Amino acid sequence: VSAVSRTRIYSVIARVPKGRVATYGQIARLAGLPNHARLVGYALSALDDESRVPWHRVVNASGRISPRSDESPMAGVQRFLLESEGVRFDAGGRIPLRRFQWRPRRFPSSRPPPRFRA
DNA sequence: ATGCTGACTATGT
DNA sequence: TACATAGCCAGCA
Repeated sequence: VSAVSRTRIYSVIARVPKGRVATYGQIARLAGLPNHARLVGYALSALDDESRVPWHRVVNASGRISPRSDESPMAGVQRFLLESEGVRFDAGGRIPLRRFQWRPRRFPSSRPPPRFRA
């Protein structure tokens, strides 16, 4: 992935608020890279441990934590981090996107409280 | 150039 | 809801 694309991808992910999640495809679109969902995952795998990009808030379109090809423990860490922020998983290990998916606002004036469970 | 791979998705059964 | 398929496209061999 080109350096410029990675930069755009990371800057979008950095906007995802705590307690919310975004999908790979969503990040790609917002970064101006439609149809490049896979690049988002590719860029994340290249992320260095020192960065402050909230990588754990990116999940796949079915609301699940995407399985790593290498069976690394990062997937488990991701779930832990999300639950720590209040993101709930259902019995099938999926996040109800209707409730937790990030809906970016055109006008950054007001902010979305991560509310759930009326 | 060609073919394969992958932290993906939309669609059909 | 769950698989299978077929698009997708930047890297790399």
